[in-house]
Formats: sequence, C-alpha cells, structure tokens
Amino acid sequence: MSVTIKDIAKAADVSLATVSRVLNGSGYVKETTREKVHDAIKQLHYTPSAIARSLSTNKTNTIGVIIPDINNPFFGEVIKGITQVADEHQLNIILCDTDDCKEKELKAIKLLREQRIEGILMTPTYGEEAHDSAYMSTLDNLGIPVILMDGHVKYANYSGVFIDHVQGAYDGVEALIHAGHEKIAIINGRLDSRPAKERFLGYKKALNKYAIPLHEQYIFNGEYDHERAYTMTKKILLLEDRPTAIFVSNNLSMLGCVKALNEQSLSIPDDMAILGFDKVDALNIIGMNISFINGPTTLMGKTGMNMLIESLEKQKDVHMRELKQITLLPELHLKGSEKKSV
Amino acid sequence: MSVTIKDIAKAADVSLATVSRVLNGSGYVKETTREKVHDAIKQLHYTPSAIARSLSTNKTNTIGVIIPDINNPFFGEVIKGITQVADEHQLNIILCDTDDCKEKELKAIKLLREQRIEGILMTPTYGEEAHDSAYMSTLDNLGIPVILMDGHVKYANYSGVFIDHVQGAYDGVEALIHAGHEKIAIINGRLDSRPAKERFLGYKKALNKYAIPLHEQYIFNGEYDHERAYTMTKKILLLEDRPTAIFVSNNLSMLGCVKALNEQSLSIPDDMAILGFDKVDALNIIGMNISFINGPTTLMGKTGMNMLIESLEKQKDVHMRELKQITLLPELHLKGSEKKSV
DNA sequence: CTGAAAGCGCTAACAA
DNA sequence: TTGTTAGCGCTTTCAG
Repeated sequence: MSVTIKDIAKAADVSLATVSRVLNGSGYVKETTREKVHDAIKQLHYTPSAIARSLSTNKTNTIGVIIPDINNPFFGEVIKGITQVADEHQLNIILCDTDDCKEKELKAIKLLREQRIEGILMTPTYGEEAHDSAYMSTLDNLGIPVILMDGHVKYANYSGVFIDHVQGAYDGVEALIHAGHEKIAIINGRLDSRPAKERFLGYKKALNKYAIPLHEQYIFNGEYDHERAYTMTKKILLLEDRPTAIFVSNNLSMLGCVKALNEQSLSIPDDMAILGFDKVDALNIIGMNISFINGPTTLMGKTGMNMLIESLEKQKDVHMRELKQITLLPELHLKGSEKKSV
Repeated sequence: MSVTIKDIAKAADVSLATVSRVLNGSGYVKETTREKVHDAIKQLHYTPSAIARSLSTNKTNTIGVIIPDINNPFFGEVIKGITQVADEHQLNIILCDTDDCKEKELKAIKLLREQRIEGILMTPTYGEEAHDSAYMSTLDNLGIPVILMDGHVKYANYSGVFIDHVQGAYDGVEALIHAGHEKIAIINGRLDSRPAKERFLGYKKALNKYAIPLHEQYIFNGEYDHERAYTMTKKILLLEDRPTAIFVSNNLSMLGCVKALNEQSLSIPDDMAILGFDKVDALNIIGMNISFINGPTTLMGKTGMNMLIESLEKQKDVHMRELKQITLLPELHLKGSEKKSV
C-alpha cells in the first residue's frame, strides 16, 4: 500500500539498515549514500511509519492527557501549556475529554494503554465518590508515570501539580473584608470536589481570621453551573439581611450570578460586590471589572508536563516511585469590584 | 517489558492464534478455552497493543482532526460533534491545534501521516495567501480522504462541510433592515478568509436588495480580534452620520465592540443595535440579548465526521475520488437587539 | 561505512 | 476447534 523503507532501499540501491541510519542520523553513512537515500525519499514521498518504529523501539514518544472538559476555557489554557512543553520535547500528545464522567475516563485510560503511551497527565473526574476501588486499581496498575493536575483522587497519593485553592479563596475574601464587607455570601460547587471544598475552606478561614461569624443562609453549595448559580443569586438577593458581596467560586457560576444581577439592574460593585474564582475572559474584556482569583492555568499545564518528562527520565535509572507534589498559588486580580459602595 | 499475547498463550496453555481469536472474537473458540484465556488476561493485567495490531492489520482506526484554535468555543463545539460520531464508530481521533499557523498545520499533517491515520478532518488555516503550491501539494499527496470543515483552500476542490456565511449574514442584516435600520456598519475580518469574505458579501447583498447604498465609512475590514473591534467600534461611534446598527461578524470581535459601547454607557439595542456572527455564550447567558447568526458547529462536526467515514468505506470499493460538498445554513437568533429604538 | 538477519506484538491464512 | 507460520515496517546488533 504505502511506500516503505524497503522501497527506498531498492530505489537508492542500498540496504534497509542504511536507510534506517540516514533516517535516524545514527551510525556512519557516507555523504553520497545519504544523498541518494534522501533523493529516493523525496521522489517516493516517503513518510516513516511511527507505528512500525514504535513497535521496534518500544517507545511511542506519546503521552496521554485526560481532562474533564475541553470547552471550559480553564482547561483550554492548561492544554496550551501542556502542548507548548510537549512540542519542545518532541512528544506527541493524545487528548481525551471525559465530560467529567468516570466511565469515559476509564475508557480513555484503556485507550491510552492500548496506544502504549509513556505517561499520563490528568485532571481526574471531580466527584470523589466516583473513585471506587476498581477505579483506583486501574490507576495503580498503569505501570507508567501519572501526573495529576489539580484533581483529587481519594485515598491515594500521586505526584502532581496542585492549585492552592484555600489560599486563593482566602486572599480574595480577605480583600473583600479589607474593603469593608462583612456580609459575604458564597456560591460554591459540590463539597466532594477538591476545588469546591478548598475554596470554601479559604472563605471560612478568612471570615474566621477577621472574627466574622459564618451565616448559614449566606452559604450556597451546589453544582458548578450557571443555572444553579442564577437561582442561588436570586435567593441571595431576597435575603432579609442581604449580603453586600458574593464570592462566586467558579467561572461557570459567575455567568448565572451576573445574569441575576443584570435582571434586577443591580450594578457591580455599587449594588453588589462580586469576587470570582477563575476568570471569565468575555466579562473581563467587555469591561465588567469583576475582581477574581485566577488559577495559574498555563503554568499548571507546563509544570505538569515538565514533571511528567522528569519522571519519564527517572523511570529508566532506578525502579522506584517518587512522590512529588508542586503547589501553585492563584493570583488575585482586583478590578474594583471588591470595593464597597460608599 | 509489558505483558504480551505470548505470555497469555503460555499462561492459558494455548497458542498465540487462539488468544488472538478470543481477543477479536473471530473464528471458533471453545467456551472453556475462551474462559481460560480471559482468566489469564485478567490475571496478568494484559492490554493489547494497538501498535502491533495496527502494524499487522494495516489499520489504525484513527483519524486526524486539525483545527486552528481549540480555545475558540466555536471549535470546541465542532470537536464535540466530531468525537460523538467518532465514538459511535469506535474511531480514535488525534487532535491537532495549529494556532492558525501554516507551519504548525504542515507539521500536524506530517505527524498524522507518520501515525498512519486513515483520514483527515480539518479546518485549514484561514489566510488564503498561506496556501502556496508546497502546501497544496502535501494536501494532494496525502493519499487518504480529507474532509474540510468550513475552511477554504485555494485552487482546489475538496470534499467538505461548509457553512453558508453569505446567507447567514444576509438573513441577519435583512432582519436589521426590516427593523428599520438603514445605517448599518460592519466590523469584519480579513477579506482573504472565506468566512469574512462571505459574510461581507451577505451584508452587501442584503443592503443591495433593499436599495440601501453602501457607505465606505461604515465598512471596517481587519482582523478577527477584540482589540481591533474595540478600536473600530470607537471609530464608528465618532462617525458624523453615526450608524444605528453594527453587524459584528465574529465572536471575538463582539467582545471588543461591546466593550466600546459599555465604556460610553451606550445600551444595546436602544443606543445601538448589534448583530453578531457566531454566538458568545457568556454574553447570552448574562442576558445581553445580542441578536446573532449562529453557525451550526456541532452539526458541522458530526456531518464532517460522517462524510469522512463514508469516504473511508467508499475508498475500499472503487479507486476514485469523489467530490462531495455539503452546505449548512446558519441559524438566526433574534434576541431583541436587532430592533431599532423608538 | 554497509549489509544480513533477528525481533518488536499481533493477525491471518493455511493446516491439522 | 486449535496450532504453525509468515509477514506488517522498522531498528539494531553483529559481521564484514
């Protein structure tokens, strides 16, 4: 079917081994021979088969990346970071989107194993209850390096890059407090997800630090999506002792919150101060000036990829599993919306 | 290194062929034998090697997807459509992001060829000037089916799914006209890209149909990004004979335009009617009610994938290249912003 | 500097 | 119903 190294050998009147040598730049090849081979390659439109090469060398130079949702700009940026480093190291990546669904995640892992990828970089499905023993067992028996990116896998310690959601949330809420807020509501995700749990913790720590009591009616845990955030915001606006600020702990939720405020023509921050976690580019660009805590997305991707490359190399030397965890600090971007109206 | 079919054969005390048979469900295998083999597979945590299988069968069941920017939600949706169909047909996909850069695109094609993918689904780099003869030649010599998705490759006819930007723009602008607008500005991309050219054409056709003269000062062609759109919008707002509506022909541009309007506290549509091409989810959700023409993204992905699968099958039968082009119509979503203030 | 040949893990005739 | 064997395209000793 397609042209092979054999055809090239024939055309250039050399042996297979010689063609292979010029292809890989390995071993000695006379200059004129090299040229003959190159000519044949051009002539015949030859492209080496990564498949055959992989089988022969037992290396694929490919790593698997598993993330919950490509369409979330957060992960879009993470991917940019990953591919950047991968490109520099001539590593191919196979990208798998799990739709935040455990079954798809397991399927992806299976696929990647079949493809004989050399390592995995992943953000596991968020819900921790999803991590049963079968799940953990596949992860443990992978036999290749796994680097986590900001996800949480119950009962296990894996190497990875993590974001300090606690500190991020703390810093943000503290900024609200410094600006004079005391009645601060929170719209949060499910507490069995690491990010939601930690962000909530940061919120509580900040309030606690400044001796502000926690009001149950200001706390809204749920799912990270805009519909719920919309409903929650409307409830918040109806509270008797209405908060002066809302900490919206997720980018998707932010949209629902802003929608609710818009509907009642409440302006940010004059009628309600808003602090977000993870940025919403569109809202920033159009000038809504919502203050937000921003996870280091691209950096996380780069760091994760570098860690993976490192453990790929280590793997050769010794036969041990090393645990390494790097924590990245989110940045606080104050855009004026943390302020309290005067 | 990793466990192979041979280990399984040994463990189950059968031949390689038998293991292969139970793996593929091909040929006859006695029930008890099958079980023995399955047991061995479980025991040894065996995962078949797609690499070896591909080499042997000369099939990879993998197709390449090349798009300019994963982070653009437009393509995010396209990808969802593609993967959905691919999943149904058990096809793997290798996703390549070109950053809208010709070099990366060529590199991606090379990579995919090496991986022996069976077909390509792509949105080529937009700028047509990028399509020189070398580029065209690699595309032509691919030897596998290529399906285009809404891109334009100069001087060549490829099969693909296309969006009728002309009609989409026409419908949208017509809606503005019906609502009473005559002074309609356009913020557009580079005219050497197919979408920009066609959207511009639709704009002109609509004006022409209703005998509205074209005003040069209302026409802003440039690049599809929010900074330029911002600048353009500010210029539009300074025009002596200020338009009453703006057709913003791209989702990125929309952000810059809205920013400029916000800065001057101009409300949509009372102070300025706005029509967009391609939706901006965030703005919709928060309730900005911008009217827009929406390209059928997911549908395009699905259709493209289906076309590719079809030509993959056809390829076996006869040895001919069939040209097939499907055009999808964008939908007009009127959200009130097409109206003229009273 | 170059060639011959074994082998990577699997499939697919062909025999048995 | 099962086993034997010849490749798939390439790399890599080991000889020459």
